Amino acid sequence: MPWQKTFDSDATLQKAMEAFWARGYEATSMQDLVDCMGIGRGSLYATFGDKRTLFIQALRRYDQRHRRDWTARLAAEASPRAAILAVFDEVIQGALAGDGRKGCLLVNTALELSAHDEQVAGIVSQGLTEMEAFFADRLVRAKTTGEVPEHVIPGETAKALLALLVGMRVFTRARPERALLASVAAQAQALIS
Amino acid sequence: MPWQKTFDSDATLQKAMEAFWARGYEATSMQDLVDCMGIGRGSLYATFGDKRTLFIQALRRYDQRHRRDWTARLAAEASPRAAILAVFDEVIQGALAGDGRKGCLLVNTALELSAHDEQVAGIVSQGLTEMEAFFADRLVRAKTTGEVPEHVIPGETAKALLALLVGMRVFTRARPERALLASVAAQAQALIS
DNA sequence: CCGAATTTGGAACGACCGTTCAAATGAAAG
DNA sequence: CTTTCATTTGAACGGTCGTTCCAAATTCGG
Repeated sequence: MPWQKTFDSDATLQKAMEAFWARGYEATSMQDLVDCMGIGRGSLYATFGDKRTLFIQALRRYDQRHRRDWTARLAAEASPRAAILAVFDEVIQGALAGDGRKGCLLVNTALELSAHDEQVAGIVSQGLTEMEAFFADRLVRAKTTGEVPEHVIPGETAKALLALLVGMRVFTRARPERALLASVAAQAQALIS
Repeated sequence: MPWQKTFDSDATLQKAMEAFWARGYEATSMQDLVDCMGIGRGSLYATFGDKRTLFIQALRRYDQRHRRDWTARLAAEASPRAAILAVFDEVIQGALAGDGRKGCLLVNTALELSAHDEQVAGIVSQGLTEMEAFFADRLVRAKTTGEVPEHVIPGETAKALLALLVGMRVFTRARPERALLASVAAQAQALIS
């Protein structure tokens, strides 16, 4: 029998994801990826396929770790209303942290590739849609407990919250100012009060 | 004396702007630009400098035509409150039109280049800041005429409106659905009512 | 140990990247 | 009509792109 892979393909994909996250798809070269992933070109192609395939895997990984897992944790930890507010608080904290300028890979990708790559557009669109569904679901539950006033229409408010969140993600890259981000978060809170 | 330029450098820059707008900076090659601008490579470099310099001129042109001129027209045509609502209405109309999937070059650029190019970041940041100032200024005037309720804080609400607008610009590329965009616009209206 | 099987790192490929440059072009001054 | 010279054109440059391929390396069943 031959041997097993010597590198941890999961950790390696993580490195690729971080590179795409920081620099975008087009601006990240295969040489950049070879350097930062720490494996040879041959291993890279054998394990992950070509650049686009690798990117899609990295994007899926991001979606899992930084969207599904994240919202699942918030939903488990906090009350419906608090989970929504925590989304905005944690985005602010991340944006003002040292490595926060990267924003959100899903949003970055929405603008760079969605118009020209159907498969990528599908992943991005579904991620955004499920984020909207998270907001809507939390709002429905919060209304039953009285945490959110009756006049709030979950479907409508969820869309507005998503727009505010996406806007904050753009500001994180273009104008990472605490006052700006905090004001947006405050308006999100006002929207559900 | 030698001759004058034979091509209209203004119309040519417009073509370059459209190419960058549709495909982004990295994905648009000099060959693409030569093809769509309709001039030779030498003329291109002699007139506009290198790729980055050309992009900055295209970005400045976009900022002038699709942000300054646009908001100036709205401010002249409509009442303060109506001008704000018109911003959102016109973005929706543009997003659902045939060539609407391009979104906004300033927002696209914010994510692609702001983190890695200071000069570009400055143009983007100033454009967003002046858009926020437009909202804030309209809100101040609208409050004096009673078009907008007293409890609205112009500085805070302007930031939220900007976030909603930027969010819509992202949706235009990733999820160009009338219902989604209309809901966001409706929440913008609710924010100033 | 050995040989089979598979990964590995790096050399090599053609294509395209952004950029430069020199020769051809043609309107205007004399 | 000749001279002049900036504009124009497209060929050409070195470098880097994404990708392929192969010889060397390595581990595990025999």
